[in-house]
Amino acid sequence: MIKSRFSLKDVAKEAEVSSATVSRYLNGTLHLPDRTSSRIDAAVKKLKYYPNPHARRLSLGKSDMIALILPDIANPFFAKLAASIELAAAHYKSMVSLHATFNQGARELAVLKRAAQDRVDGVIFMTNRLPSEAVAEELNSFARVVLLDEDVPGVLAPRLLCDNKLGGVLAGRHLNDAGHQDVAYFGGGRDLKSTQTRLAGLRAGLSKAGSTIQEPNLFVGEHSIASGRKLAKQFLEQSGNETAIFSGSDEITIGILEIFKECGIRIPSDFSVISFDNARSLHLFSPPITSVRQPVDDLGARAVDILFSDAWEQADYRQLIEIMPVNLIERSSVMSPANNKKTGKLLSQK
Amino acid sequence: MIKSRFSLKDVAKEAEVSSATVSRYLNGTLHLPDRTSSRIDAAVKKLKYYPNPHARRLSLGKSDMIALILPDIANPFFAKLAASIELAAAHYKSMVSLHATFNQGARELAVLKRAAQDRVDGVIFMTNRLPSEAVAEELNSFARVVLLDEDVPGVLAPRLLCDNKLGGVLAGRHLNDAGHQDVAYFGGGRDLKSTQTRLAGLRAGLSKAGSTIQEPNLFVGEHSIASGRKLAKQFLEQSGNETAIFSGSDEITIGILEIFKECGIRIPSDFSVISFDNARSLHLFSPPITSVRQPVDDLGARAVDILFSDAWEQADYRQLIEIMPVNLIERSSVMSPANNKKTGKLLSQK
DNA sequence: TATATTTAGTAAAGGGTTTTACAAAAAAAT
DNA sequence: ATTTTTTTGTAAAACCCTTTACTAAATATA
Repeated sequence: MIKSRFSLKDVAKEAEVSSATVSRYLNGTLHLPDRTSSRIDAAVKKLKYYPNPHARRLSLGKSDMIALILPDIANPFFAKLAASIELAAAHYKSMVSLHATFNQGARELAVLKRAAQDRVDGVIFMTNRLPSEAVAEELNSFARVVLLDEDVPGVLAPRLLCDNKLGGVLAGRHLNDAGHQDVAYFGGGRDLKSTQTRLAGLRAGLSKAGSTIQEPNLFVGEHSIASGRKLAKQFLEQSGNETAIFSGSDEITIGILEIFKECGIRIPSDFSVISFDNARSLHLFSPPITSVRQPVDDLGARAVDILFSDAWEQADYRQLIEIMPVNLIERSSVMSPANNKKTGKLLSQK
Repeated sequence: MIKSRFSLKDVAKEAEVSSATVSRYLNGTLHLPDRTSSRIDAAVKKLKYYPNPHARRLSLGKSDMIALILPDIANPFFAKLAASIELAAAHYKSMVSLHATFNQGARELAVLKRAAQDRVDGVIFMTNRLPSEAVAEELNSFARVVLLDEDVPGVLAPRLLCDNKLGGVLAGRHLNDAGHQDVAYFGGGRDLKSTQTRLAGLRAGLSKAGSTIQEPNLFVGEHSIASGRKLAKQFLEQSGNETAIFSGSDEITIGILEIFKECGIRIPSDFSVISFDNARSLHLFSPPITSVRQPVDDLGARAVDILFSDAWEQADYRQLIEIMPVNLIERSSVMSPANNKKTGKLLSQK
């Protein structure tokens, strides 16, 4: 059942050459006349030889593997990213090992330590929270890291982000066009760069030239359904004059939708909603949810390209910041607040 | 920046013992008096020593890694499974490498070959299609494999499946209770064991004691949104007397929903629909989709337990078949066909 | 005191590859 | 015919850990 494995030595013996010769020939660093190479080819075929990867990695000091570190693979946004990353990595003949951190600092650290010990060829790091100093430090100890989708301050590594500013602008403008002035932002961590940038974008998008607008009211938790629910409850209790919500992720949006549904609050008639990510099947939701779309496929593929780039020699490569465009997908969760019916309902439910 | 690595030898020198001593002490196979062990501890700490995993794996002939092979990690069902698998594997201090096959036989084979060469400690294999002989053969070459969620004939390995029969029965009964007699089954591959079993269940669930029922009309493609769309189009063109659809996966369901939406066909008033998996946020769909739920978390965790079980010594362990229960989550996509309004619509759209 | 047992520790083999530095044989150049 | 160059290879070290089989010293037993 289990294949008995042959080693280089066996092939060498079979082909009547030294094992160094076989190794070098197979790796293309030694040119041989046909009569010799064909003997080796035959031996390889006969013995079904392939190099022992552990020995190979020990000798070479590399692992043909990259570590993919993310908060939760069950989150569709990260799952999609993982899909494109794995596909791209396969092109580089690299495997990818999966590590979910569940947004816990301790896990982030543990997983990074493990990856370092495993001598992975590189790591793609994603987080949903502001990582601790220790995490940043650990990240700095790798030869190659790319920070994907969320910035981590204090790390000297290339960053690949989506255009959060633009995302905010797009959402803000769309909301403003529909007549909204007072919008709530539901985000995942006040200290996250993405949150701040989107918020800045939102402000810009909301304000018509010259006019000042109502500062968006912030509700921050984390990018999870549970947090979205909590935030939605908070929001309903505080009940300002907001007529629309800009949600920082599909996960939060789900939470909002669940609570609103439970409370009988309707979208978009009570509140307009715009989501961020577009990783879920929002087009089939009730109502279909307008969303800023992140280009997950491009993001994943590009992250891998950056990781395997030759440019790492260059001193400033670690300073690289790439921003990928987002776009707004209009569906049916935004309408003019003129038709807003929430006041009565909200009051009645309090 | 990059840590200079210390080896066992360095620690040994520092602690003034032999490297064998350090190795054995660290691995707990050698008891030492305090004066010695404390020297070693100190040296380890001072040099920040940890074993080189490549050397370790070479020596031990194992990899601390399992290969997770699945059709597509972007599919939420598999993503959830992957999440629970990764979590469970972490308990065994095992990493998991991710391999998407995109349901292509060639990829399945290539990925398995790669895993074999990588000498992984085990593989968890999932597929959406009937794999070729070659795949089955390759699977048989591993010391440890578990077949998850879908059977692969001809493989001698433990299987962990959900109760497809029960799933069919639950759906059939629910549909029948609502008054449906004539239902279409949208499945992913006629030759898949899961398809056949669910179908058998559906028949059983549909038929009241003694009475014979209309044989379900089959629409088979694969478990993907694209296929769901195609099947839905086919279904609309053939337009039998079916009043309900039992869909074999959320992916197919999405396809159906998209097409129906595009064609203005309404659920459940035109057709009732039951999905399978419940991996997506069907509760927020329009309408919320009734679905058979697979216990993904349990499935994933249990698969890992099976993989790391001690029972592999036992001759018959590879015959193991475990079935996990499913349950029906009732939402709003099923109603009595009495209220069915489709005929006119369907005709008008033809 | 002499022998048996336990404690404390080590040498060396094995796991399998890559790579550097070098050598012998053959071919080409002078 | 000799020297130079090219071709065709090889020996050996390095990568680093684990484990088996064994020894020397200390302690216990008779």
